[in-house]
Amino acid sequence: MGYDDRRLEVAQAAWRVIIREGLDRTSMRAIAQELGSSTGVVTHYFRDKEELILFALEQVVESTLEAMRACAKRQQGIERLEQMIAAALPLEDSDRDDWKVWIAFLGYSIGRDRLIQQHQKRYDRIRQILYQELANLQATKLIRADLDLTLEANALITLVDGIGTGVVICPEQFSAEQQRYLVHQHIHALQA
Amino acid sequence: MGYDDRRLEVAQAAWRVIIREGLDRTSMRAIAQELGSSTGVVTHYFRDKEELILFALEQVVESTLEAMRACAKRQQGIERLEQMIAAALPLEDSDRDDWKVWIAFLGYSIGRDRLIQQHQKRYDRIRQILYQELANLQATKLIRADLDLTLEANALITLVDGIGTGVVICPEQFSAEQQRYLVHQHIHALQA
DNA sequence: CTCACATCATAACAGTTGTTATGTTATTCA
DNA sequence: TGAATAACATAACAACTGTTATGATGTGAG
Repeated sequence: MGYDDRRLEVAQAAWRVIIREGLDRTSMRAIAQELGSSTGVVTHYFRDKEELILFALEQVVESTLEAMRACAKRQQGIERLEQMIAAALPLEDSDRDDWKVWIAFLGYSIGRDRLIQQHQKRYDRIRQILYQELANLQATKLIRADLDLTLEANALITLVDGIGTGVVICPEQFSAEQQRYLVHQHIHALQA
Repeated sequence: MGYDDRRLEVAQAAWRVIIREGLDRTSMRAIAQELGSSTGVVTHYFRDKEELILFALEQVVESTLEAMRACAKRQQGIERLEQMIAAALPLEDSDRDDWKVWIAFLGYSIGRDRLIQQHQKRYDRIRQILYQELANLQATKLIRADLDLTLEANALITLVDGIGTGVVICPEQFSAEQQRYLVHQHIHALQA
């Protein structure tokens, strides 16, 4: 097992503690205990706590983006956009943990300008991906020509964000079918 | 100045620290300093830190619900629903602080089941209010008859939540007009 | 073998945390 | 006036925090 693998294990331990105990209770010692070792391991693979926390979040973000890209390759047209959005949703119970980490980190970022700026960059990336997708659909006349694509990309982000937080708080209110319905309803309104 | 007024002042001091420093850095001492007094004041008016934090959040929630109710009395029909939703949005810069507290608290609740349950109750209240509103509109045939009102109430909540978090992270991406447009677009799709 | 380095454990550091107890001062009321 | 209570200050408490230094163990290369 190489360096990067071990480093990932530490991050995953942190990941589990965040979900179970909350981000502000995720101490170096708690992570080490979750990993079944001492804090020496944690400090060996990460300079700071900040570096560790940031890395753990980045894993979540990248895996979701990867899932979106995977959908993009398998589908076409309106269907493709719909599946890409769906890939970011907590459709299954296991996906909910990713959203817990995301929301925990979002709240943690309030009052920390550096973290907020990093979030902005993440949103920029997603917005760009969605913009591209919408531009393709508009070029092929599958969605209305009068749409402000940047605005609509933001609208899709808010849709995903809203559903994500909704599911974390009230899971019983958002079944997978209901989530899909909300996305379908939204995208349907964009069609030409 | 009475007891409740002073108690509110303490909560507002906490409120400011949360926005400026973040919820996990909002210590008793930081609140006292923000208030310009000692921690004796804080402990005098609040049993716990938890009681204080919860009270501060409740102020935000109640003021938003009050703003929604105020809109409900001044308007009618579809316009009324639209204004009620708008009342919960961070249309002006000053409203953003409320959303910062809300999001900070949301993230803080991850891993704390008791807080999550309280959030569920808050969502239940809002969902009920919106359900009532939607039921009225459906009875007067202003929105489609085939709509699942509970689902649509949830959809409105996700819309507001999504915009709120979007504004906190990327304020420049969501002007007041754009926020109103998103709400208008969403509600328009419900019309009969 | 041996030296270097990666991996991890242990312990100590100074700082911060919420809570509590004990003061001190002001206000109210009989 | 005096006694009681509200309103605050101060200080101490143990528990916990991230960080750092130092030591131990293994492992692989020359």
